[in-house]
Amino acid sequence: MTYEKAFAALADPSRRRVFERLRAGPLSVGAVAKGMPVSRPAVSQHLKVLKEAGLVTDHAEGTRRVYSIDPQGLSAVRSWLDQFWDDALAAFRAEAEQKPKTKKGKS
Amino acid sequence: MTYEKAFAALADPSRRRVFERLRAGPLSVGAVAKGMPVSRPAVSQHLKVLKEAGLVTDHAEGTRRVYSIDPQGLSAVRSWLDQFWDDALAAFRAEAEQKPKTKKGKS
DNA sequence: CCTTTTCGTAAGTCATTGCTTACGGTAAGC
DNA sequence: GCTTACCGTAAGCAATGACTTACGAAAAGG
Repeated sequence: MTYEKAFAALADPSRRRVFERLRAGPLSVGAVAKGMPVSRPAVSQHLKVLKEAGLVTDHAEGTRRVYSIDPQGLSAVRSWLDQFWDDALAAFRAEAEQKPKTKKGKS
Repeated sequence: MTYEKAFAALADPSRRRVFERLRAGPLSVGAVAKGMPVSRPAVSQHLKVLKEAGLVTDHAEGTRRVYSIDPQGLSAVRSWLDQFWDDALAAFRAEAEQKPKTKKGKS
C-alpha cells in the first residue's frame, strides 16, 4: 500500500540522487547535501518525502540527523512489481503464441 | 537506462490505473478509457507517456489502436531496484550489527 | 551563558503537468 | 462517396511540486 508514495518519491531525479547517495551507508543531512546541486533545505525536504514513503529512516546523533535506507519501502515496490511481472509476462507470452501458427518450445 | 522515465510514468495514479488495466491483456484505447474517471484523450496521453517509458507497446488494428504491456520497461525498473536491493540490505545489516556496540565518532 | 553547528519548517516564486474541450485524420460500413 | 467509429494532438487552465531565502529550535563546546 506504500508503493504508491514510493513511486512518487522515486520519480524525481534529485530525490533519486539523494536516495542513491545513501546506498553506501547512513549519512547526515549535510553530508548528503555536500556535492549536490541543490541547497541543504531542499535535501531536507527530499528526505522528508522519502521517509514518508518508507524508503528511509532517521535517528538523531548529536545535533545531526542521520538517514539510512529503509528496506521496507524497497520491498513494497519490489513485490508490486513482481506481482505485475508474472501476469504481464503470461499475457505477453499468450499474445506471442497466437501470432505465429506454431507454438514454440523452450530454447 | 529508461528506468527514470518509467518511475516518472508510474508515479501518477491515473497512469498506474491505465497500466494495471493492461495487465490482463491487450486493450484498445476506448476499452481502457471505459470505466475510468477521466476522458479518453487523457487516457491517450497517459498511454503516450507509458509508451515513451518503454512500459507499453501499441499496434494498429483497424481503426483502433491496441496497447499491450512491454516487459522491457518493467525489466529496467526491476534490475535497478534489485541492484539497489543488495547494497541497501548489506548496509542495513552492517548498521544493525554495529548498533548494540559502542557509539561511533564520525568527523 | 553565549556561541557555533546542524537541522527542520514557513513563505514565496516559477516551472511542470494532468485534465478538459475542440479539432483533424484514418479506417470501416452502408 | 458519405457517414460513422476511433483515435492522436493542440490549446488553455488549474493544481501540484521543486527550489530558494529567511527564520527558529536543539544539542555541543568553550
